[in-house]
Amino acid sequence: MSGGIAVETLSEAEARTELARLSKEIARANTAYHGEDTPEISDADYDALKARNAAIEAAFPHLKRSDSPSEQVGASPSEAFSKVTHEQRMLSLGNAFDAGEVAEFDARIRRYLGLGPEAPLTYTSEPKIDGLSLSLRYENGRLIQAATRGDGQVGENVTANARTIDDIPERISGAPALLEVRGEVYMSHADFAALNVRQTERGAKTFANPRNAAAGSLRQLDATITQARPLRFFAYAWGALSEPLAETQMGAIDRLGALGFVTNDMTRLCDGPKEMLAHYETIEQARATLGYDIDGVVYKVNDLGLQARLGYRSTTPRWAVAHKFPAELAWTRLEAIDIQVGRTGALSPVARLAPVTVGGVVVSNATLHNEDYIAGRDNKGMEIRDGKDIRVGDWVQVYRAGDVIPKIADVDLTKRPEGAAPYEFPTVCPECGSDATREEGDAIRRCTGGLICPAQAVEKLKHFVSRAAFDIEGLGAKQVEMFHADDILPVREPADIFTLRARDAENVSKLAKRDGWGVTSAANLFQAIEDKREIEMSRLLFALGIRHVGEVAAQDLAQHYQSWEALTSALDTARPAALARRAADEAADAERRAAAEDGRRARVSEARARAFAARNVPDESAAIWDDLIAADGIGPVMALSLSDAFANPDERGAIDRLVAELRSILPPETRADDSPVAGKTVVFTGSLEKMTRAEAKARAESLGAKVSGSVSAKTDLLVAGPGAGSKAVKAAELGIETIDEDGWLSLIGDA
DNA sequence: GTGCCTCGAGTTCC
DNA sequence: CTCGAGGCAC
Repeated sequence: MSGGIAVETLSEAEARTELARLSKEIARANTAYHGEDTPEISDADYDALKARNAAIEAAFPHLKRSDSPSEQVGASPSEAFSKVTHEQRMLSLGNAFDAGEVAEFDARIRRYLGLGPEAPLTYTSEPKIDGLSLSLRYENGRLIQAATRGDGQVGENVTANARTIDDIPERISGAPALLEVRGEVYMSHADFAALNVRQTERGAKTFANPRNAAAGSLRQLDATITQARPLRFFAYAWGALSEPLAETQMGAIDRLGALGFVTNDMTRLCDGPKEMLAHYETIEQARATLGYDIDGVVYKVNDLGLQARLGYRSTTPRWAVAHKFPAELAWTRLEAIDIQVGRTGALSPVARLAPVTVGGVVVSNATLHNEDYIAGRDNKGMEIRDGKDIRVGDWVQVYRAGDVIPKIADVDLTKRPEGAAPYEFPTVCPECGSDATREEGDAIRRCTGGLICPAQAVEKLKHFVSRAAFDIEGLGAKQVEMFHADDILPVREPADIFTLRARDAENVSKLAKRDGWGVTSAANLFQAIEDKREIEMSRLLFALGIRHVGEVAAQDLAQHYQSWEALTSALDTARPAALARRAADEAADAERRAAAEDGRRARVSEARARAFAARNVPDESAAIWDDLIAADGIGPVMALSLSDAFANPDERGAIDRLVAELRSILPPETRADDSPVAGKTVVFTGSLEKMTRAEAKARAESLGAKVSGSVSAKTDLLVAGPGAGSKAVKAAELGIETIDEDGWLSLIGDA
């Protein structure tokens, strides 16, 4: 439907007619896609329509219509809203599930700040709204942008839709010149019920719960639909600011209220865990009468100065926690257990359930984790579910962990059908028939088929094109499966992606002629692939899907070696040492076992040394291996996994074929060192008076410094408080710069 | 050797 | 989002 005549040969009149037709079709597809009806066309067809529209507009710019689909808020279902990078990350919260964990939260904060158990410490306590987080950016009192949370770093621009929400003011006065207000968009129970009545009357799909209704409404391409939906907004936090809002959390919330935002009237100040738990009870009891969904209570350290000192862990602030309500439970029947095979060959059991509503969502699948989990044991062999195993036909109790992932909490043995047998976990891969084995001490059984296994091959390819890896537009999971199964234009390994265009050109059955594809969509895909012949080294490394080498490890490795050649030659040289290391590990294990058997003390290090020496590793190889495992974040397990992948002829062949297709592998960007301590190795010694040790370390690391515990030749700076002993002496001997706590604070500009 | 903390991998539903 | 496991500090 999208193909039509080649754009270059269109007459002006034809182009005009075609643009009108496309505009209409796309508008109809938009309405259909976004909830008013069931989708009528596939995403690929939709993208093809948009692509053709864009191509014609490019060829005849003067014919572009005022209602051109390319001008509308959304571009396509997959890239409907433009991306917005949050100036301040939008983080999630850590969780607490009982009184003990709340007390632990308080204790952790006191420890970190160096406060005794009796020192006064105030928290705010407020209901946790079950909606969607939104960040509103105000400049000089005007709303200029609204963005969803997304992955925390990058969200979606939903400004036009946010402007239709009554609780969100267009203008505010008396605010800082720059103010990002954060809060939750939600729908009340009453509005949700009324909306579903209207949906039913119109024969449209109803929403499963208020949260989904709010999410669906906010993500409308057509802001007039959002306007018709009764969305509300509670403000409870902030992002980037040109000046502080207040000195306390409570003060800031009051300030937001004064600026015209709706804040939650159940927010209270509490003097410690006891009062926090009491307020939790109050909120839990009010839950049914609030008129909107909440899923817990949030506690935050009230003093903003202390919040700043506490700072953040990788994904959560240290100064706040969400105390979640107990998860909703539901009983249903387990109809079957299926096995999925992941990219590393992991066999993952999935429960197929008789559909049941849990927490407002119909659940029909649940994860069963692994073999032991089904049998009723955890990874340490301890009983879970009182040791009850799970059998097909059982009545099982389902909950959604973190309100998302369905899991099985319990089994009703009284309802177990007669003759139900314990589940027998397969020992061969259900996809390829290879042996599926379990390493000692490992919880997961893995298919040994490697790339012979079609499931592993496809999953590996999906990983290769995924967002954090090659991120090829128009080549998602679905397309990868299609190409992998294709006999005419097969993609069986990463290099095949890059030869796709050339092979297509030589083929009679062109991609552009296929169902769901058109000239432009095929051309767009080929272009997207061409664009990725230039790729960052860390992405390439991550994309290979080597076990234990994730996004972060790939970045660490790129940082360490700087170039692809340096990395590969290091791995090649280090191979003998890697093999010797494995032999030593195995010898150590064997010795431990043998010793346990005949009840003597194990002589592990000797066995280890003997096995290593027997390998006669060249000095150069050993040196490179040592350098590899000394790299930041890289240990022997990762190093061995890497070494294996690059030494395996099949895998290495695929890697080399891929690299040959690439134009350039970009070295990592050297981190901008805008702080005076970036890249320096710092040691703290003696007592610190204005901050605790943990705090000093976290602060230094956030400025790009590496904090070490002992002084060595690698140390750049020693921060010595009163009572500094041997470390200060050693630093003096080595001629290392030494400063005191105040010197450190003024150095980093925190005086 | 032990105990954090972070990373990797797998998963559900829309 | 959660669990298991690797890395690293103590």
